[in-house]
Amino acid sequence: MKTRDKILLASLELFNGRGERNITTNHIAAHLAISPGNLYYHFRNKSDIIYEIFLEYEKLVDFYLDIPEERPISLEDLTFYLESVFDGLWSYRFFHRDLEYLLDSDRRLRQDYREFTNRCLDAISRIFEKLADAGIIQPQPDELRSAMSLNVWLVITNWMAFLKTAHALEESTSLTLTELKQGIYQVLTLEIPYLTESYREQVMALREKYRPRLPESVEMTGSAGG
Amino acid sequence: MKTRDKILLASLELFNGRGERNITTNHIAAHLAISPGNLYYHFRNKSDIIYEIFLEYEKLVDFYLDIPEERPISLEDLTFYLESVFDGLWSYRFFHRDLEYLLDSDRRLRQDYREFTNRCLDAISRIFEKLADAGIIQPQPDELRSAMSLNVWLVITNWMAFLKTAHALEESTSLTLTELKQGIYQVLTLEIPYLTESYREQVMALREKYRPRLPESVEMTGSAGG
DNA sequence: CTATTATTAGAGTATATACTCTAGTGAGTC
DNA sequence: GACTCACTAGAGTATATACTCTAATAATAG
Repeated sequence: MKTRDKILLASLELFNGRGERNITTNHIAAHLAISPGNLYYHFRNKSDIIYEIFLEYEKLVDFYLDIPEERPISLEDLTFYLESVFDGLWSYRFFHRDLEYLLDSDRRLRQDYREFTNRCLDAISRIFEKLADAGIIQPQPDELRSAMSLNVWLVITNWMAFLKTAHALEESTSLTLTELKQGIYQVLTLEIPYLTESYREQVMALREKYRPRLPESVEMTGSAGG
Repeated sequence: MKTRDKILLASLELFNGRGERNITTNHIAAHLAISPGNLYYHFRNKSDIIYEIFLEYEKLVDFYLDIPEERPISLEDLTFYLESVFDGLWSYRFFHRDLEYLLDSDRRLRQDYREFTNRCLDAISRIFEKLADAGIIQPQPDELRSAMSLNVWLVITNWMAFLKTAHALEESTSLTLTELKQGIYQVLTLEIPYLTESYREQVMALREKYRPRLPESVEMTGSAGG
């Protein structure tokens, strides 16, 4: 593998593991056992590394969220969309963590991310539309559909932060992909009231699959013995 | 005003304005025209400053979210809760921005914040319960109510980040409290399907008040002509 | 006044951070 | 062998960051 690609891969790994803020270019170089100079031969600066990683992320999500225009969508499609989006979120999880700082430091990234967000919101909205076409949910007026799409987006993008901050586990215990996907449970919760009678049971069963196994994950001051 | 309080106030102001990550203790001291040594006489380190600011924030929100046990709650109460929570979020808006890093750097803060989150979730859940008691929304089974409360929390705490990142405006144009409160529109969107017939119109009218005035705020690549 | 305590200034420090500069190496080409 | 060119090493640098130290000043108590 080319050094350039190794740098991108190692950066992503380190960023995901310890947060972009805690990882310096020297860390990345040391992790790969290359010199800082070598790293800076391949990338002008840290921002450029992050930007390229974002482009990968963007490409991945855009690929997943390519909603077919002709054919109707099914419950399987919905499952695929949700699973894929959370997979993407997991693979590039450092990104949303320091999002505001990253966007403040890089104009290109800021602009691209804004467009990316809007594409995602459109995709979510189209999914709602097609779910209604397929008779899975009741059709909604445009305005409600956009507001709901936005709520879905907020839940999806904030789910990981919630887990990491409100989680009962200590910092050492890292998150698992399974826990992350409990976000799907939350997203499906948003759709419950709009389900049609004919699909209600199926969707509720799907949702049940993602239900948090250990309720203690959001446990409070609760009994220590638990 | 005592130097100690001035430090807390200036820190909050600077953190809110430019992000905790971009503000050093030296910045804070310079802003107040005091010496770094003076600052460190009053606070052991930067974390301690942040921790004390969090305690204020916590106190404020706990005060607002003190749900009365005896009397039923009204729509006015709901409005008050929403307005207050977003006011709090606004006043301490730096906090959620760098949340993960802050919690990673300070165990006390991590623990306290976790409990704080759980108290908030409980409060939201109790509000739902009492809204149902008051006949404003339909009663929900416990499990659905917790999942919905969590969604409300996710929307509330992520709303600001969304505005700052997806906003069409440039970085220089700062957020206004009015824009922030459009988050109330999003929260009320979550409740729409559960409204009772007798209150539907009133709540929809309330929601309308917070509707984003300029739809361009979430505008996409849309027609340049506007 | 004297002694004590709270507060402040301001220079200083160890470390980190993002990044630069010079000097190469090794594979291929003519 | 001379030359190019992608790639790499490693020491070095300017600046920033969080924080410390010493000494001085203001406030207060006896």
